[in-house]
Amino acid sequence: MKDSGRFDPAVADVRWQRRWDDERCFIADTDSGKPKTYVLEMFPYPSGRIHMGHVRNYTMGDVLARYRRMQGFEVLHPMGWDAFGMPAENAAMERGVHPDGWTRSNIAAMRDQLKRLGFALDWSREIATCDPEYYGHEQALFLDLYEAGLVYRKESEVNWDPVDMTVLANEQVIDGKGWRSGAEVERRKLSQWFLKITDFADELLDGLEGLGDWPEKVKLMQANWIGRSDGLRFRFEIAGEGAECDYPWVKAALAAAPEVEVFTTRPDTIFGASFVAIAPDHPLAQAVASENPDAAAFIAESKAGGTSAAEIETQEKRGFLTGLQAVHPLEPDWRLPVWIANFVLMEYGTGAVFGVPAHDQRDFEFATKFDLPIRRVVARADQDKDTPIGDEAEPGEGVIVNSRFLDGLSVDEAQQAVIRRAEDEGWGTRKTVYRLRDWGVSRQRYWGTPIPMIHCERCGPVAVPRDQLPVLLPDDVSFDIPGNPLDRNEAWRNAACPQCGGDARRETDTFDTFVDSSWYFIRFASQPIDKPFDSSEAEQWLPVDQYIGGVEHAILHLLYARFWTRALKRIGRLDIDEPFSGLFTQGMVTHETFRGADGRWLAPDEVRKDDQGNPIDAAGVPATRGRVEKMSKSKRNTVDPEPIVAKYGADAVRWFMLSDSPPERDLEWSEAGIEGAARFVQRVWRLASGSAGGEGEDAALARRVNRAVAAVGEAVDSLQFNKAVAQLYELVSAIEKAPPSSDRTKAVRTLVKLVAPMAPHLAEECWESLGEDGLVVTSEWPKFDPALLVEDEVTLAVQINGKLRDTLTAPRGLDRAEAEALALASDKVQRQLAGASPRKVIVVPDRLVNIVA
RNA sequence: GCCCCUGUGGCGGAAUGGUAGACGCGCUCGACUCAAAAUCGAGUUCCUAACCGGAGUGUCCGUUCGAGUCGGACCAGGGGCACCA
Repeated sequence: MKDSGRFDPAVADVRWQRRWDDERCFIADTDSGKPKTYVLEMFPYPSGRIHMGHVRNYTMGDVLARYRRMQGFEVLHPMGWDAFGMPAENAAMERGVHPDGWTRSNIAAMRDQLKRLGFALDWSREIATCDPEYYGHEQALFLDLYEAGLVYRKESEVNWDPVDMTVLANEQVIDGKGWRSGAEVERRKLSQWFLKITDFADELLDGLEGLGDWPEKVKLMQANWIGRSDGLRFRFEIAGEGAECDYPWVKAALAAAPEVEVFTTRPDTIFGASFVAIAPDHPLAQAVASENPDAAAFIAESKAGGTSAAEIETQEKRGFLTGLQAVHPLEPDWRLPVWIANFVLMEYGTGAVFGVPAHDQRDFEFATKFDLPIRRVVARADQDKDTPIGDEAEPGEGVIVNSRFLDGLSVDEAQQAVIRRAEDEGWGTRKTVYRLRDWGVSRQRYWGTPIPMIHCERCGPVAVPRDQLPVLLPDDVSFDIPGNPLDRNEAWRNAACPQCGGDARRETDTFDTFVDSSWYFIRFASQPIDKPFDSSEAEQWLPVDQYIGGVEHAILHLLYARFWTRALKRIGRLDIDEPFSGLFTQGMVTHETFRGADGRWLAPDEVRKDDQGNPIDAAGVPATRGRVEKMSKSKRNTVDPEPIVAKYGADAVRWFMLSDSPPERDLEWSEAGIEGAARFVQRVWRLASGSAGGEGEDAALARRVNRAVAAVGEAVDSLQFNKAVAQLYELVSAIEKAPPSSDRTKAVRTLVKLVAPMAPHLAEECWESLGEDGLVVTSEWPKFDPALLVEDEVTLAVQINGKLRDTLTAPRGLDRAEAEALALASDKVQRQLAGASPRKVIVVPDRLVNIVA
């Protein structure tokens, strides 16, 4: 290595990785007595190859883990595999491979790729969620929650492909059609298992306040997702007299329920109501449909399309007039028509709303379309009760008008007045509702954790007895027909009822993979054979001090994991409130997408540019340039780091991923710049290997090093790796320029330590070359002297009217008058002022003087 | 449609309301070399031949002695929307 004078990663990387392994450097010892810290990156789905997003994510975590270890912490930094999921079944269907074999070989390949990058991981704790040793414990935890009453069964809608006769994931619904069959997707109800996350809505919302080390935007998104809102829940009676009552469907509805309950967050606008709208699934709508074929047809039509909110909410707003008349609770003679509307959701509130077109945009559009009255009941200061409503609704603040006893009140006052009156008169109550819905965990798929329940015709659903866990996935399954192979596997499906011993059948649904990822961080901390985790051992490591992963998980995964942790606490299994005390959401690594002429996604290495720079495929056929999106297997826009690691070495790739782009920001992948990282690696190596020695002090360099130690530490602590990198570049330049001295020799040694978390192989090689004992990984992070951070000369900016006119060097600590005098003495200032005297002078000590002329 | 975020040189980006463009990439010129690679040095926002100066952080408006930073409106891009993970 020293022969060539160059650092050779092909040799060094392997060498040091083996050494770290041999010395068990990264095995976390629960009993070491050192202060503990838990650094965790979101575990990957084993899609086959790692991509640049993984490299970025795991490099960040690795830098922090190595830095903390050098600071003297006992660090838990584990890795595993979120191994269940749809792609394995897709591979099975497309290529006839078994999901298990496919997944295992992917894990093996990706583990090798991660090891090649030299991450400081405790591989002794590796887990894959598809291991029975993992999912069996998950089944046990589910039964714990079931016994605690936190699990129930209810009907819920899924995307149904009527041709393939199978349930589709939202991702498999493209423009309302099944991805394979191309058939129009329908919404169909299925009985499924739910976890009562709504029981924890308040806790999960209030708990956000204690999460000081979480990004504000994530907390905001979670709060909005939980969506607590206060309002009034009240009943409209359905009028029992009038011509409409002779309609058979109105009779049927009246027989089913003579009233409809609604929820509103705007009770103040109650006199602006022009209609009542109910969900197609509402019992009243169902009753109407039983006697009215048109209503039935409308409801059936509204079931077309997928279940995703994006799809439902962008659908055209449609309504069906039922003929039912709702009685206004404050004006007994006032009747509101009842509509069935496709935009009202049964899942939120009561599945019924009253429409106030003047002050709600959706109601406004509905009223405009169906020619319903638009009545102002809130007026801003520049409006009165007769100001017409313009082209859109006015949802804002103001004074109540056209509203009897509410006139003149503010929105807030009116809300309280209406709620009080409703409660006094007994037709409504104050109510808090949540946007958050319970968590449906049933998936009609094979490659997941079997739900440990047995359905018995006599006893109903019965839990699988603990001594029969784990419920193993059967191996003998085929994927030649669409649908869940567990359903067709008679031998596996048939079971005796644990309660009555009679014939029964296993639950063939498996868990949502978010269940698997809701507790893996606990299993990392403690992995006994006979139970999911040991509470006291897990509590020694938890909560995770720093969790790092993509922003795309800002809501679902993080909320489910928070819920699971709190549920475990409630049932007395784990005394932890929040699973992740620190969270960092890294930006995504994005890349261009391309589609070939046949519409299939093309991988980046399948696309070339023609003479005009237009994309063409390997055969020269023009390709379409798609959007720049996060790297994902499905869009085929991933970039495999392996050839780049092979060419430049692990450290250059790690360094490059940390440079330049702020870690929270999205990064559009480009290879331009990796050369610079490789060059930096060699620069550091030259400093360390060609170390000239030297005598005497270099106080200026020592100060410079001191400043770098402070700045790099601060940057890494706050995960601003790009700033740490810039600091290190500056430090290297400074050392290179400094003449030999004892301070320079020390500076090189400090530099190697500072670089170690980011470029660990290089650092070890340098450390050895400097003749130091032991490993850099286990050496101590350098300290700095805060007193040396203060410079005694400062540069003063001199502005006139806020524009920079001069800069002056001045001793630190000038008072205002001195600074002002100095600034006014400047030639450039005098020339600009041209004899005029300043009207005002603003002095920011040691920074700037602004002369207002 | 709803919620959240982002927007600064040719590129990635830096900048507690106080000198916009640190640092890196790229490019240009120079040194070293027979030559190249590597390395080292200088330069590099735009306009103006140059100086002086002027403009400039997606757009418009505002707050302020002073705005990339704070507020409002808008435009563009990205993420999430409960069965992708």
